[in-house]
Amino acid sequence: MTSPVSGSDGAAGAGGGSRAFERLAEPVRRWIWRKGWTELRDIQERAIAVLMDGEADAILSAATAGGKTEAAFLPLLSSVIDRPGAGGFDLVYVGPLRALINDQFARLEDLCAETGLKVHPWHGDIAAGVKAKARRNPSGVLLITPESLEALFVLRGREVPTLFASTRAIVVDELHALLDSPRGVHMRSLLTRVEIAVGRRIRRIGLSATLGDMGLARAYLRPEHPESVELIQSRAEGQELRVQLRGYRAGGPNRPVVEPEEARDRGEGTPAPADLAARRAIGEHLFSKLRGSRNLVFAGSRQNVELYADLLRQLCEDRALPNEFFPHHASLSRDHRSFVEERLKAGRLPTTAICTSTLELGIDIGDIACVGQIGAPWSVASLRQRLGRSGRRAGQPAVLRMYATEAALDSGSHVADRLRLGLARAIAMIELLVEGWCEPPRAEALHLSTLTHQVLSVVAERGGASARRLYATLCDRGPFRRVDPPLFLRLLRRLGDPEVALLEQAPDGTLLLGREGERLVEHYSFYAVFHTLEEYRVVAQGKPLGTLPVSDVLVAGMTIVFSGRRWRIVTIHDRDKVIDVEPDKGGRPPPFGGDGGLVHDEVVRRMREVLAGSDQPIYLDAHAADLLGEARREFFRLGLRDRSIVDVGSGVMLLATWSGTTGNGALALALLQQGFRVANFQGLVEVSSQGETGADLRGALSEIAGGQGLLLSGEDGTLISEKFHHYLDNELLLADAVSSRLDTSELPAMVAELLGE
DNA sequence: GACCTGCTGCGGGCTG
Repeated sequence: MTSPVSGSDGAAGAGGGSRAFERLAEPVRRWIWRKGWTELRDIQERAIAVLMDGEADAILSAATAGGKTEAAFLPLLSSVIDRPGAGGFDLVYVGPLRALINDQFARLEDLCAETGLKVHPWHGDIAAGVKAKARRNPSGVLLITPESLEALFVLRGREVPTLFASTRAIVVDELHALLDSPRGVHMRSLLTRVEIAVGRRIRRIGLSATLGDMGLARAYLRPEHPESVELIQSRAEGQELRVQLRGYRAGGPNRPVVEPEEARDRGEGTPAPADLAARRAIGEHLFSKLRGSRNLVFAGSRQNVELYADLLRQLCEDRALPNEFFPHHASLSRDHRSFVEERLKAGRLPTTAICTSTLELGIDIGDIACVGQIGAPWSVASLRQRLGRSGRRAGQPAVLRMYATEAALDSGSHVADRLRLGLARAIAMIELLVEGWCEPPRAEALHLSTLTHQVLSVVAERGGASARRLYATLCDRGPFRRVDPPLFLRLLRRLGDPEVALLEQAPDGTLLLGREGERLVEHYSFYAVFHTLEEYRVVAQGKPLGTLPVSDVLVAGMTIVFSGRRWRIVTIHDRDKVIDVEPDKGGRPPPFGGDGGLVHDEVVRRMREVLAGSDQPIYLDAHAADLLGEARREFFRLGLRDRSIVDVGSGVMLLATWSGTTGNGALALALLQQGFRVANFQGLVEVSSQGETGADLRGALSEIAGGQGLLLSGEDGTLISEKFHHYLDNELLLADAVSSRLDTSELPAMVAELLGE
């Protein structure tokens, strides 16, 4: 048979194409031929060269649907066909989504039909009988989620060495989405535990989108030898990017008539008419530009998804057109979500999904004409991932339409509104995106919640384990490398405390599951390491206001925005999950309050540059340009070009740190400890003295600059944000928070700079 | 001013 990739038309591209193809096993080549592929992609060519030789770990990095899966499996399957294994799964694929596993199953089954190898999908939706069959007769390719692999360790720990006895590679999909998250650390711990169970190293292949710092990704894949991880990045040409950023003034020049029905329905928690006007204008623009093609619009929250989907559907109906705009988020039924996904994938009908991050990752949904983004997202990495869904066909530009809404101003407007921080962030992110920057993976945290989970899991797997063995498995060889022996011992003592009862110790020192530990491990909810958000009830003077998910550090004294109003937290009752608040005086509720995602230092630093600068970005429409002009005049008026501490009147001071969320949050907490009232914005901390005796702000800042800033006791707030945190004591919780969510290390230097020292 | 992800074993009732 003639190789389809070595034809005389030169389709094989630059050098070696046919050589790579010829190296693949015969059934694999036949499959490629049958598929009618005219060439292998660049990343596939190079992956074949690397993966057919040697045993090196590798990261294959390319945009979504860049052919990464085939790049990994064509050579890996070839090597299994050439040298069959002696029993057990030959190859393992770990994927973070069930939908992804179903998708890969269909593709690999087709490929493996030619080869005689079996493919076993394994996740929560797969029938128990199918899994039992795979367990009794393991071979070929296993496709599994991290949670199902965890369940395998807990329930069938003794079968693990047999099941993976001849596994020659583990492929980890969507590596960029896991990294230093609890789930990523969990997955890495499982990889090590498989290796320990079979008593040898197993090759690791990571599939990833392009990251800001691929070096860190290598360290995540193989912490003990990052330098040995081969990096295979797609050389595909950077595609053309077309961007427009449109500005909207809530209640400004675009103000339409408020519809009577919407006005009637307006109550607590729904937007004010001014926001409604801007939303309607954005909706009409989306309608005019997106109708008739395939698009994704990221709306930022489930509520916004519903609002915009409803608006766009209405616009279709008004014009007697069939609807082509559909909402997509996690609270919608699976049926509805698959309907939208299938319709996008099939591509026969024009379709726009208005979505949350549900459609950021996952299965291939085909060629997208345009990506809409309402408001700036939290990270440039996420923006890049979303944009990766657009314009993938050769020669097609990627199109990004961003929409920023800013408040209408009056004499009482808050300085955060006047500085147009949302617009500034959108501009900062677009510029960083164009420059090719994106957030590096965050420095490794302690992950004490996930470590607690893995301690219980290893004890369950082996029916008991010594402290030494646990440390060797999880911290020496596993991913919890920042945990030193004294800290690990402190954690074990806490877990073994009779009141906690996760562990108990046999007379010979072996650690066994305690009463509570058994209860946890026996329930299926144990297998997932990530937290499903708990809601705290918010109560104002005995009257319930609603519920609030607590996902970040909340502390008594902080100002939050809730139910459209501004409150100060009086006390937090962790056990009863109640937050007592009282109304907070002064100003209007700021648009940026409370908690949210982590915005990186570099993004906030760039926001300052945008506000301090004078260039007019060409991708702004007239309204956005106007808004930017206003923001720059305000920046200048406040003297923020030269000053970092500004008196804005009424005893309120503005500290311009221009630091990201973790640094800004640490300063806010430190000042709170010194008796100030604090509100936290992007790059800014607003401070006022409370009580009659006005505390000395500069004096307090000098103390913080001297390193005496944080005396966190944990008594006055909640540091509980992850699934197993509530078993830990304050000391452990603080260590964990400081390692991940509160950047205290930079605090003295940051404050010294504020003071101009 | 977020968003997202995952899950076993067993018994009872029903169908073919």
